[in-house]
Amino acid sequence: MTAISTPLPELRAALLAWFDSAGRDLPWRLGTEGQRDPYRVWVAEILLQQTQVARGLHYYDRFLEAFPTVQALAEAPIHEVLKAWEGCGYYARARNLHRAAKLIAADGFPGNYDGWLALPGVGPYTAAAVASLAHGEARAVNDGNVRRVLARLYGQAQPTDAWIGARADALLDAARPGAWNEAVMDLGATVCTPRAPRCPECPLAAWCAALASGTPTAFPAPKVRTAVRAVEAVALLIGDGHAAVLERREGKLLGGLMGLPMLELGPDETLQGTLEKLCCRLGARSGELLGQVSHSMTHRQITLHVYAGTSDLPRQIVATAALSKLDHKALGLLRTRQQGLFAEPLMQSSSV
DNA sequence: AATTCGGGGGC
DNA sequence: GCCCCAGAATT
Repeated sequence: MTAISTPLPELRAALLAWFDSAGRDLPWRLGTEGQRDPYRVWVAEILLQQTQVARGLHYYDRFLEAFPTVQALAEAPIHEVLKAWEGCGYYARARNLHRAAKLIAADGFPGNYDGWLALPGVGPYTAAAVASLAHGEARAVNDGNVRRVLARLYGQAQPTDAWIGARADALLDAARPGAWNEAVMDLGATVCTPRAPRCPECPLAAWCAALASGTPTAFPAPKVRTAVRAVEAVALLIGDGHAAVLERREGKLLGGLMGLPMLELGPDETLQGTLEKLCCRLGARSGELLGQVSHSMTHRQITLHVYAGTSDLPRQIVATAALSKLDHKALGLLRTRQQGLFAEPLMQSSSV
């Protein structure tokens, strides 16, 4: 399919006029257009990766209060950075943000797209966003909003990343690159939404091939997603809601966070066998089953069997540790028991 | 080019 | 229950 004849100057003017009157007022949009504070823009862009704005707002204020400057962030211990990020997900973002802050504290802020791209945690999207918003560089962003807006504008159901990138580059208003990027993303977030787009309010409606087709939500086609794996694991709760034995998680999954000692069931392994392996590793003894919690994490559905345990291992204060939602659910199991909410406290899961 | 990495919003 | 979210790193 082809786009409806699009005179670029008119289309750009229409979207920018809409943005100037209807654009969102967001806390990282302080300062002069094209000359925003790089620290504030950078933190926001990392925080908003795969995270909706409404959710990011809460974390943004907390994070900037805890780390007002890049120097403060660079000097903070990693566990404090992760604590500020707790519950936000994709924790590699926080680890990379901290690593990059140390580089910036030593060498200063990058001044252009290539410089930003070289930092850990900064990819093509974030580099283009910061370069355009903080340095006024003419770089088009390519995120989920841009993808949807352009797929619809041009009636392309299966746009590749390169195809979107080329269209975004061609459309970019080089006179106001920062405003243009924000305008496309605002349009995607508030008007050209995935499920129920508000086409009558859209400043680009006259040029939109998807609207003309009669089924705008058919563009772009849904992405194929990898299957969700069902996973079973056991955990030991040694202590109470105030202080408990916690381990630092290594590896990619929840890496850097603290959590209850936990072990996933291998293929053909039993609950009891896995529990014994876990106790053996810790030098701990297992007690009664406190219950199960279920937790879904996009690509896996976890059922965690939580046992009380005893050992001489040192306990840590729960409230000051950065924990995943899964661990908070496991600890919540203990609270519901103490409050006597369940006569037979075996299940806490919402769905099972 | 595919997978992996959290957690929740909105329908 | 499904699709998505101001993506990046790894394989």
